[in-house]
Amino acid sequence: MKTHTRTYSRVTREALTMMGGLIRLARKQRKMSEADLSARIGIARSTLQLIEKGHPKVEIGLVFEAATLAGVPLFVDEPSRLAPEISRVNDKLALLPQAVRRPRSEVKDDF
Amino acid sequence: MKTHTRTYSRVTREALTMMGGLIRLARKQRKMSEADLSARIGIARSTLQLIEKGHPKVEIGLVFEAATLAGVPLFVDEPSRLAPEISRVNDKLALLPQAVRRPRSEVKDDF
DNA sequence: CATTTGTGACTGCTATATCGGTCAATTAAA
DNA sequence: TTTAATTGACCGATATAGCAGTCACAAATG
Repeated sequence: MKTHTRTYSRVTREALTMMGGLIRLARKQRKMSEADLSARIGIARSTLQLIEKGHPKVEIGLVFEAATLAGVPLFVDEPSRLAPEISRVNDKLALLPQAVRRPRSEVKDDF
Repeated sequence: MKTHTRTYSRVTREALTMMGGLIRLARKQRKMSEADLSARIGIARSTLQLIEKGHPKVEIGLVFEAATLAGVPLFVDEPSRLAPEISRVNDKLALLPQAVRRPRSEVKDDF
């Protein structure tokens, strides 16, 4: 074994807690049990529990599905607004050089 | 093998594409190469590539780390604003009954 | 009250995500 | 143009996430 212990930044941990809490809140507001929602998503109840706890090692796809089916909006209020936003990002990306060079010798990462 | 083919809703797929695109955009704007960012996160470059493509089967913790280190804000503009938001969610959760009963026989999920 | 349902916390098995590496093609800089 | 770096696309090995199941306890109903 490699004892692959990974660390996550505070922002990440808090964002995960937030995400899980929002899903749990939305689920309860819609009066769904853990079994209900997990079945609807097509995952085990134990996995949903990890999601609501904000566990970092869960497929992001499952978390987003949980959020979606629980009614937590992702990025935008209306689901239909997502496609245009993606286009905007792609447009911006197209303006940048395909390959990036010479990262600034010092990059600030202050958390 | 179980041929465990999972499907994801359109909203989830688009949200993942969005997330990945934002990370890629932010990375380039900061003139970081894939190698730079992945090293900073502590993951393989191949994994970062999956993240930027919006692949669903990636640890959400890694995606959030990538977003954080690339400079993509999660949920809020300032990182410091996250803790209070979490408290708000917890407060709301405390007001609800611990266990939920009788899910409405029909729950709408229209995507 | 009794009964039914939801939740929390485990556990072993198995499919698989991640790693670390390679190679070719592109692209930016000198 | 030449050169060095970035990117895209692979692949085998292995640590592990998710599943399915169980059990005890909590807590809503009637």
